[in-house]
Amino acid sequence: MSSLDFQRPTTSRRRRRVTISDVAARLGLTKGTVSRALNDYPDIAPTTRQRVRRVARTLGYQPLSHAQAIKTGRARSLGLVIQLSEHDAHRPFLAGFLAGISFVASSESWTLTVATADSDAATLSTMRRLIDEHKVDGFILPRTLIDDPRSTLLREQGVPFVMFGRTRDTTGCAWYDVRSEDSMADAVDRLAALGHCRIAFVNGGARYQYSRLRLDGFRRGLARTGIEEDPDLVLSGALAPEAGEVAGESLLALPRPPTAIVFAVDSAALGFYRAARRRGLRIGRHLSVIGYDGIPDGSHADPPLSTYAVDVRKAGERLARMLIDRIRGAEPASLRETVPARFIDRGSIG
Amino acid sequence: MSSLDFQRPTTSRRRRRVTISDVAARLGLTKGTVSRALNDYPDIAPTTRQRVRRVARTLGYQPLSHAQAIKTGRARSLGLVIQLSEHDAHRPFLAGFLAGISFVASSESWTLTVATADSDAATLSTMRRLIDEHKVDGFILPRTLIDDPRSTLLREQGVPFVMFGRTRDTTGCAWYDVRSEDSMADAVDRLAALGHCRIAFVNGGARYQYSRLRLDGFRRGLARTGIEEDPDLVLSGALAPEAGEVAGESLLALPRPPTAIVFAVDSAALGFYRAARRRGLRIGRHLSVIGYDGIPDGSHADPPLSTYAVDVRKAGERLARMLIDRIRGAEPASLRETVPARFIDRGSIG
DNA sequence: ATACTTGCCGAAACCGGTTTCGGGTGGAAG
DNA sequence: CTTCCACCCGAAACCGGTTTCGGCAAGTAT
Repeated sequence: MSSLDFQRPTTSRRRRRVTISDVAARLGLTKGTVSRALNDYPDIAPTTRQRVRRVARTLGYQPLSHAQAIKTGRARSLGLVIQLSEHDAHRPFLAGFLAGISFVASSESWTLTVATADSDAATLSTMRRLIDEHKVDGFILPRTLIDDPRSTLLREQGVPFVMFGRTRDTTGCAWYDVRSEDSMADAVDRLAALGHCRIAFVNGGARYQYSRLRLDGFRRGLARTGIEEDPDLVLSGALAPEAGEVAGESLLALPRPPTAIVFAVDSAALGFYRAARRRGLRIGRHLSVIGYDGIPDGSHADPPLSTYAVDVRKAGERLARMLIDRIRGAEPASLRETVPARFIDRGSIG
Repeated sequence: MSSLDFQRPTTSRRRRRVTISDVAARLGLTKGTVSRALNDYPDIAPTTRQRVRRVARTLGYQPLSHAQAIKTGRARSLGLVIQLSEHDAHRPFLAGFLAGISFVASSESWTLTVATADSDAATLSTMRRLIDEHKVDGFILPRTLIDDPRSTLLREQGVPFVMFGRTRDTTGCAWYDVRSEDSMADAVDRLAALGHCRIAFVNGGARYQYSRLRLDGFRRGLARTGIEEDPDLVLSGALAPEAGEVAGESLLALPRPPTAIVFAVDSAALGFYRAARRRGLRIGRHLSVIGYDGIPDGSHADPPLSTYAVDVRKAGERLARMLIDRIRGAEPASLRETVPARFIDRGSIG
């Protein structure tokens, strides 16, 4: 014979699940009625609904998500496609972020389906696959771009989604974001208060919406402290330590180098430490540095990096919550939330 | 009326999936026959099987996993429950590991379901939930313990699993592991070759199988280079930078401190850098340090940390491959694989 | 008292697959 | 020329849910 590979895996005596029919039989009702009762159909008597609920609970009945999905298309699963660039400054966030999502998903008996991709195109095709296999009911989109093809795809497919970060075209978008622009402005305030007047800014990737916002924030800070912007002191494209190091080098090589640098991304700031060390500059004394993100490594650097910490675990929790609401029919416009980051002074400014 | 929350989300004109009935109709067969043909039942004529295959392919038919799951119990999904301790030295691995798993899962049209937990008990109950909701077909178990309750649970439930790391009781276990014990022995060799004879060892967490193996490896290295073991020079329990720092302090405070230290875990080694710096010791000159894991931060330290790198992405790929095979019925004993780590000399030894 | 609603539930179809069972066909054996 | 047996496939049940439809009983309007 040609093949045997459909053989069953080692099945043990797993006790049978309690099905909707079990509940129905126990109540002397039909499964259709039980289903409608549990799903809050209006044509069920309130007292019946109560009885059904109670028996279902005592029997420990939990509908099987695939069985529901086959008819409803709902899989009770949240989708997350993470795009891994070569040097991703955001990996440290991953664990906490997943923990947040997983935590609220579990509490509602939902699950989290994750996939990875290594390019924009791969991300989109992966999402498409998850959609038409009905594997997920919606997506959490991390790291939003100014113009994000993911939201375009999902909008036209009619698939719910929530974004971690804002974007340009907000139609139909729900989001959660940290107001990093405020932090950048605050950073300038603090540095100016310490007497700095040549303050540089090293931004992150140009395609990300947050970069635009952070630059705005930096400028707002300059404006309100009365410092004029010097174009030589504003760089961008630094996400990884290497890029931060390079950016720092060029700043230090200026005829009139800055006395303080604001980095839009912690890991770029940490890369800069190397450049400073090479020149014998002592950060926190000769030079003030302030970052953003709050990655753990920052606290292990020498000196520990002052930064604005974002609570990614909470972000994950809120986003999962919002996505579930969205899937259940909530309006996107009602699901928009921003929170401030928390400043942590560890001694890299002075 | 009492409730409206079962309203449908914004559905757009999503083109209808091609179902098994479409394929059957196109061929003039019944869906039962098509199903059997695609699943390699022996009672289908070879020519028919061919025809079915071809039409299915041209029509782009892909069975819906929930629809299958309802009858077969297979969800076409791999489960991964990650346990986040307070200071988890292994977070840097997460992204690459997920990428590896996701990559091969996608290639077989499987998906990855991840959940997080913050304790052993929570891990087990999360796994139990995923099992009896039929959300996953098997598990990848990261960070194996010497005595691992997860394998016990899965064994008695008859759920397939593969382990990243070995364990004590190997019955029914499939695994992929990096032979870190060999690396530890190799580290001793290298240090001895450089003239060191007081070599310390700072191990990781006691409950992990790898700690046991790495200690064995360290001792094997000592034995074959003819160095006698000094109990004062062997510590353990250092997973995070803080613990590495503390361990390093106590080693440096010894009457006859070591001239070289082997760390079982990179992040502990990085913590030790602080202790050395505080005492004015220059690593790579006064003191040799060698780590294990190959975390990215190691290359940004000063001096960059010499270490043994493990390819976690590949680990993820292999484990996913093995788990899928296991779920399809392969014997666990046939799925066991170990690979060596790769030494990277970055200059922290001399 | 009759007709018309309304409230509530049973019956049955349905979703997209898998699996069991039984029967028709053709070739080999008797 | 039967008989038997592979070989193949159709028919139908089934998995565990959801949803539509129709009808019965009680209440309300006429």
